[in-house]
Amino acid sequence: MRALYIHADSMEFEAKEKTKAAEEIPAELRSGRMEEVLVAFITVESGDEGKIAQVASEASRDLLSTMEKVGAERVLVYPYAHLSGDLAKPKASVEALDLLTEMLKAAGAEAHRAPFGWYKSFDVRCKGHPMSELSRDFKGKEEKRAPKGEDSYFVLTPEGREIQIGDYGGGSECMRAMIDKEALGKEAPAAGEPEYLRLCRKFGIQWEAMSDAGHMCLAPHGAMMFDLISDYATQIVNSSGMSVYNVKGTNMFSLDEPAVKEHADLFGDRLYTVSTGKKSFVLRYAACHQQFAMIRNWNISYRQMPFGAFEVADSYRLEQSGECMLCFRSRRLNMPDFHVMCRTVPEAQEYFAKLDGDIFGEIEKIGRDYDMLVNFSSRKAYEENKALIEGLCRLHNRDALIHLYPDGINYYWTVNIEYHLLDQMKRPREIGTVQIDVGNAERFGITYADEKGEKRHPIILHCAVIGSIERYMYSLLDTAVGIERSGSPGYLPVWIAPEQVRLMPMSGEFAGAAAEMASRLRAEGVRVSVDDTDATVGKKVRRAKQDWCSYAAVIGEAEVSSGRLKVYVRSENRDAEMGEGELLARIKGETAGFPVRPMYMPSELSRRCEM
RNA sequence: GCCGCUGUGGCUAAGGGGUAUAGCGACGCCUUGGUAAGGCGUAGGUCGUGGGUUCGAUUCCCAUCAGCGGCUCCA
Repeated sequence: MRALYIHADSMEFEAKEKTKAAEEIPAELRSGRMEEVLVAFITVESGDEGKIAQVASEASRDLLSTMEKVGAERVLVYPYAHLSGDLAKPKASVEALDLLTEMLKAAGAEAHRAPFGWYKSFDVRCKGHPMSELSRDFKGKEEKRAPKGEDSYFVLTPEGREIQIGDYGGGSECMRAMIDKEALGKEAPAAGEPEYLRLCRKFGIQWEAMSDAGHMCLAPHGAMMFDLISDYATQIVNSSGMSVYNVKGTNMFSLDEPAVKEHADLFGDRLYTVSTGKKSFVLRYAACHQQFAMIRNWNISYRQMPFGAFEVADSYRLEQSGECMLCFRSRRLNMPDFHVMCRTVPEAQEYFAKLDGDIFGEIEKIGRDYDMLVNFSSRKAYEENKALIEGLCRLHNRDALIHLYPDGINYYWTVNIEYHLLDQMKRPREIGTVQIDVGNAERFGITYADEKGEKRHPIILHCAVIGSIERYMYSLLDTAVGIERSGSPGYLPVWIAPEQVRLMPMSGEFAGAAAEMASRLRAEGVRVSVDDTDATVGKKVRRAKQDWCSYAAVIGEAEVSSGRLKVYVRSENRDAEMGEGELLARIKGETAGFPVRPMYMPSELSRRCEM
């Protein structure tokens, strides 16, 4: 069902001529005029036929709330066949429109309905305020959450106290913002374009206009950052000390598979689907499908557990186009998805806590901090896991915002933590996450043999230690914006800086010396570029600074003869004198333990295209 | 998805009913330089796209696409 709402000062209509679908109506109802009215032009579509009650109910709820928002005194349900090319049969349409009108009346609204199936003339005077024209598309979905109870929020302290939101006065700035956003449903509006977008442009991170909305493309610097983060995410889980199986999956799964279909139904309307004409596929929204589909065929003994499976999975979610946000919410994202198969709930809790430590450790490495939003799928899940979360609160010495979902819904998870950081726009952003899954092992048929040789379903942990690759990148760029705001030049950690060293030969005479130094450093895994253009020294320095090179040094007579360099150190915004060996040692120190990749574009500036 | 704002050479922008301007960048010549822009010159645009109004539209109107902001959504 499609609808167009117009909040009107006045609306006047007259039925002129019958169409073949016209309903019989008494003459006095063929025309009408009303004022201060919300006119709802409505098209009933063929897809609505099997679920007229749901659609009408959804529409009536929305109409009532819109009436209240705009302050309309009455509502006119106006049959209007022109909002869709796929109309329901007239009988079903009339039924839906009548039902909708009755529902509105039953809720106490003054509701009217215009004749169906007539050519009507009308004269509507739209108020013209921002909410005066709205369009809607009602799908008549089943309510996902049975209205059995309400979501509830409170704060859990390290001492195990539960504090109601209204009584809670403490907490970090992030915690306050998170409470406002999650529990109270209000968010401070941020003005203007966020600054990290400027950095995205600098590093060649942008939307691909020739694709669907929400698809990113990465020029060489951005591509290199992406690959380094992906390497890093892989390295983290593989050096965790756990047994890890690295896999590579495909990104589409058939909806004919009951497990896939069931899982997809839970995911809801953000499914991204592909049809080949014969079959429908769902694009995976995380690595779950692939890893579960693989592991269900593995012959697993309790002796080998726990173990994890890992993939940086390209994942697809049909986000609302207006909701897409570069590096934060995209329709295609890359999830370093880690699933740990545990024997029991206590074991799952133990590893949950371990992953929590890894998650906090990683955000601290980039100089940031998290606050926790902990979701529980039921009161029972809360009781079972409260001690676990309380322990984490103590460990991190901070409160957690608790969200209890209403009881009675069969979620696959029992508890999950969303780790939020407060970005430069003062908005909480979820980056890392971990959850306990008690449902999917059974759904996908994953079993292990316990001590008695009996088949059991494992408890599965889901975890993104650094969040999606894109969101980790967001965290880095947001952190750089924070550095800029403190008055220093923004910079990236050296391990991920696209250009770690820029050498600037004074003139052609020193090009050879610079090239040799560059190749020595490069052999050590350092990304070095050489500004071998014929620009002046001042210009080269300016360019090196604009390019956010971590280190930059002019190579001229003095350097060649003394072997000492005057190196501009971006992170300190000053020049430091050092030899080539000291520069190398310094970079080695700063990048120790992080992945290494060579530059993704020509090192010599004279060979580079402008991008 | 909805509402609003924006859309001018590769980039950043100015302008405005009579087919357009600057800076950067590119290219060429000169300059061979010491830590954030050396000098001179050349090329490059059917003003997002499609319609409409007009003698004439890049400018006004409508539609459409894209970007940003807000809303909604975020199993």
